Amino acid sequence: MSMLPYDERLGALFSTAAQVFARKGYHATTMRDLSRESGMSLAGMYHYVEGKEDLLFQIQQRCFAGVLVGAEGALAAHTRPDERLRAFVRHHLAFFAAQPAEMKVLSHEADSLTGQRAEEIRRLKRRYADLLEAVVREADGGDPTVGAYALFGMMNWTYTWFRPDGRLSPDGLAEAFAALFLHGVRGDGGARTPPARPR
Amino acid sequence: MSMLPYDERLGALFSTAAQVFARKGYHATTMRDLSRESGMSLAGMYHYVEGKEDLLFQIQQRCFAGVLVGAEGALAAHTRPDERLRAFVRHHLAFFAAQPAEMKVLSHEADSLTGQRAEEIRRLKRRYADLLEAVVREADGGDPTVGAYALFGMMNWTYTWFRPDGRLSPDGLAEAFAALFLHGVRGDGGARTPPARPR
DNA sequence: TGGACATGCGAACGATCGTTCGATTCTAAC
DNA sequence: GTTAGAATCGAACGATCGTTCGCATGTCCA
Repeated sequence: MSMLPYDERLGALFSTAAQVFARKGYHATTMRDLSRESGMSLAGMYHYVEGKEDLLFQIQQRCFAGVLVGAEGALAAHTRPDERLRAFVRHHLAFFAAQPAEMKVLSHEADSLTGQRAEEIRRLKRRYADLLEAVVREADGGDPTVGAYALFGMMNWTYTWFRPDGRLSPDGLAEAFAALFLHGVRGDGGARTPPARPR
Repeated sequence: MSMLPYDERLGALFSTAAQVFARKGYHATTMRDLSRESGMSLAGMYHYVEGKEDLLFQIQQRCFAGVLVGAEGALAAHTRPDERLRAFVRHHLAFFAAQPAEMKVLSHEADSLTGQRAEEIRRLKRRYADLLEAVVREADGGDPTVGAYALFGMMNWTYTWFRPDGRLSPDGLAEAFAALFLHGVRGDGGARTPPARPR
């Protein structure tokens, strides 16, 4: 008995659901939407997940777990504080580019879960925020909480305007953000952008 | 039983709706929720607004119009580029503190409108974004679009973590964001750490 | 062969949604 | 006093929601 079909179908359902949640929003998405776009029947989806909220939960849990271990791995490769900060930002935006739907759902539907499921996601979020806060603290700036959330704001807001296939790459945006954070707009970090014309 | 004038009842309905939309999200809010929390009857609300989406539209339109003219006024009081940028950030966060529900709805429910109503709000948003982008361009940093959206990200993300009555005031946060943007975390303009990718 | 069990789906269930209907009350001008 | 119109609301409408039911399949071991 091969479990592959089951896992593949489940993964495909997660993927489809993430896309639709990202496009229409969780509450505006119906199980019939997911049925139509996944190719599964309405009742058939309930063999794979407990229900609509369970679907959102599992998408968020998987994505958060992935971005968390990825960030820890990215940090482990560097020791210098500013390099560790750059690595975190680079990884976060790379993850956004690789799994845009899941990351948008993570950012935008943070308050759509209830009860115990919301609690568990909140724990993962706390761990991830603490991770960046520690990195910011090493970088020795002002208030690490303010700094960390300023960075999260820059990065998580990108889903409203940034397109990875445009003029600027995710890595380029990451360098711009990290440079902005470390040295400000007029700092030396803006290597990717042409210097401003003096007047 | 004193009856309030039409405009006051309408304003109260907008205010209540903004609070509930901010707390539960637009699609998760029912007209019966608004009826209960506003004290008006379910049918009675339809004498003041065309429907649920019209309610969201008018909340967003009023709020955007207010923050736009407020920002233009705040900018007019300054001439130095960095002071104009500080003024914009200070005003935006002050507006967030004064009308948290409306501003959260503006930030979080940007894609919940459809058709012509979505179009009009999108026009206002574009004007507001262009305003900050011009200010960033004056401040003479890197890519003005990236810089403006980095600032919008920092500022609009605050509704997920910042509480105006906490240890740090909105004005204090504004100064921190503006300083971060202009000079980086260490406030040194980037003199200490080498660039990410020297060439 | 037979039966236990996972997998699948059309159809329907009860609940709840945004909105409207029908009727009543209030206000103000004549 | 009459009446037109604004304001109000209980009740109900049709639609749609998340979920479940009943019943077919397919699969694998006894």
